[in-house]
Amino acid sequence: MGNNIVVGYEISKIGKKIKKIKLTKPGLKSGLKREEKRQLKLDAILRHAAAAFMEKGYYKTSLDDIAQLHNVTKPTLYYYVKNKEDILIKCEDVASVRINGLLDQVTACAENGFVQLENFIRGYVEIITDDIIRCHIRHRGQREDRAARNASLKMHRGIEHRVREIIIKGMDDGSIRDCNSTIIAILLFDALNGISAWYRDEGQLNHEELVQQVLLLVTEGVKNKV
Amino acid sequence: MGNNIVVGYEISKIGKKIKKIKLTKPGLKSGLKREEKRQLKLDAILRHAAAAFMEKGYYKTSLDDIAQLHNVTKPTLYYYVKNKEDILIKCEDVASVRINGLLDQVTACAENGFVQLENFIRGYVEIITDDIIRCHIRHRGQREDRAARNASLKMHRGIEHRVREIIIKGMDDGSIRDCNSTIIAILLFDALNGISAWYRDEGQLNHEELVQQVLLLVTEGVKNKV
DNA sequence: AGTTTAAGTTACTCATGGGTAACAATATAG
DNA sequence: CTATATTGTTACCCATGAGTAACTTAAACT
Repeated sequence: MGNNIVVGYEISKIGKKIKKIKLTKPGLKSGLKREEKRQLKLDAILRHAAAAFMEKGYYKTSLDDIAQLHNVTKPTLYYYVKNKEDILIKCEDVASVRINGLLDQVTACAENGFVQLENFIRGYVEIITDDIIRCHIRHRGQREDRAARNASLKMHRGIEHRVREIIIKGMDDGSIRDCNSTIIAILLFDALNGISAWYRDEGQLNHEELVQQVLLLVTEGVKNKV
Repeated sequence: MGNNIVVGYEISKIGKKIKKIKLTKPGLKSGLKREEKRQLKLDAILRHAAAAFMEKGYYKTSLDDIAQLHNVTKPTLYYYVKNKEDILIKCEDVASVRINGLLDQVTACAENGFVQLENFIRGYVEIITDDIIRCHIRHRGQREDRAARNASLKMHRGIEHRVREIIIKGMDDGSIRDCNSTIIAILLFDALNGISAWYRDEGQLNHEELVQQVLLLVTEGVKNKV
């Protein structure tokens, strides 16, 4: 530990030209603060943008709108973000980390498949309260750029795949009935993602009741077993 | 039957000014053909537009794109449609009629609530194969115009309400277990509407299997009852 | 201190695309 | 066969909004 001097490269602001910059010792508080502040601001911008996108939609929200929410002018945004679409991409990154984190946590527990699935659902409903995640869910698939679109698709597939694995595990250990894991995983995500479009934490609907209803639906269905 | 002469009014082309037009006896083939042709063309335009919206999204699809799909020029569209948003509204009208029609059919049968719900699901999955309906599902809520947005919301609420009624009926007659009908109805719609985003009739996934999996999920859930 | 980098501003460009005006062709009715 | 609606076209206008260039202010390291 101590005073390790890291010298590296950083991709500069607007992309295009890549500028070589000697990074000074990040051990010093002031140095860290700089990067920290930048991260905080980026995060705030994402939050504002995500909120605006959720309220008015991506295309009806201008960069000026977002800038104003953040009390800066449009060009400033370009210091933190490559372009408008990049906002969605960055939101997706955040979402990817959080959802995969949840999956890590869930699959790490030595429970049977069904319980893991329950735990995932519980955690997911928690997560999709966050504006950035909601924004990602709503706008995934709108990527203009081919590469970005493919990356998005891939990451989405990955998550879906992990949930499918949980379901398969459940069928193996006997905790989940025989079913088409692909379809069930998709249906589950459709329902859960749908929640993110209408559920408000501040609303009158209690969070715990929502989770209960979802879990009951998934476990038992709605048919009355006399 | 016979030669009943209907004289009425028609809302003219571009809205704005409402022009009174005496309709000539529609018994004559030529008279009918005119209106018929117009309707057919409007329908074709909606179809083309809906398909394009589904593929590229509403905002990335220009009116020129739609016009081209129909082998006409942009201004011609304005003869059939008030403006871009009006396309969505007209799609919604089509969707409303079809979905409510399905509900009429389903609720007319003297079955218990659960069976009615099953029948609705079966019919709904059928319906959401249609591009116009898919377009409506995906773009409902994007209305720019306040009045249009409210109308859209109202119609959507209406449909959701009818499904809730079915669920309540099922709880009354004992065919559906006790649950929060509001939440369950919404979750059901989220899952079903989600299907419209990815399911292709031409795809490898068999329609009947999809319906089976959905119905099983709704009836039994996924937990294995040993 | 004084120089460098970060952070932000004002003032533009420029493509896109919705919508319209005015004109042209085609069909229908009388 | 001519007058009148009905369809359609070409050629525009113009608002909007993404993205950039060039310049200014604030912060930080030596």
